[in-house]
Amino acid sequence: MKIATYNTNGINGRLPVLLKWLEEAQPDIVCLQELKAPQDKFPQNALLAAGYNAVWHGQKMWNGVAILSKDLPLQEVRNVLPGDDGDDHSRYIEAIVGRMLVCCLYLPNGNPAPGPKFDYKMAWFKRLKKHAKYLLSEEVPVILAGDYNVIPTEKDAYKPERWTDNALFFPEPRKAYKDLVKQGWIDSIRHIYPDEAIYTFWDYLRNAYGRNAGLRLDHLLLSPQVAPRLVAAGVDTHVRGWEKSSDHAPAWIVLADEEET
DNA sequence: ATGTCCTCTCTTAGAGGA
Repeated sequence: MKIATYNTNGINGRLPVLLKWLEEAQPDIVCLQELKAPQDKFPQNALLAAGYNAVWHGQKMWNGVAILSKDLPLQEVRNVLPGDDGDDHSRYIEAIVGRMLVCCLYLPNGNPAPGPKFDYKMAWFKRLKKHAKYLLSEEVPVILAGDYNVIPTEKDAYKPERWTDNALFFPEPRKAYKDLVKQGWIDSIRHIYPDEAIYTFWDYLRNAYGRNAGLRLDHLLLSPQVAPRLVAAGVDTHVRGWEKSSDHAPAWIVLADEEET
């Protein structure tokens, strides 16, 4: 089973790219972020025609998250990260897909930092850690995938020294990410590739993709109940080179079937 | 500072966000 996460940077503007990639990659489950579309402008019919059911939480202009499933039944559990009734950003959706709980998240960017946006980022991270801990306590197969807007380590940026004044690389979110993983999650891509420079994002500016001046921002974390099934991981880097591409590329994992473990 | 690209609107240019 292949599970992917992809920040679309506008699902309607990227629809041809998204459909082309779905056709090529054939993922079974997909977490999408930055839909940049209100709830009623989600391209449900185009995705159904491509063979995908979906649950989504849209928002006018910003944010927006969705979970797609090709064959497995999809049941939405919640579309808000618990812990702040006043938070009206569409940044989280969670669904039971087959026998797995799939959580799709779009963590706040946090720039400029320091400032109120950075404070919001860290408050959101705190809520995420609390909810993630609860999910682990359920002792079920959980995948926590999305755009974390965090460069976890120096290895995850082409020139880390250039990111020290950026909220993606501030010590606080890096520590929060580390603490989150330490709860008991497996960072799939780092687990498969402990030392390689692997990127999921390349800025539109300054020919970043052409220079492979990238960042690893999109992560797929696995609970202990599913981690042993991890057999492969990767990034569909070439998709970033397509015309009208998002500034992110799809990141994915492959899980062995349950009976094979 | 700049570069680019998305989506929105008191729209065809500028603002805000990433």
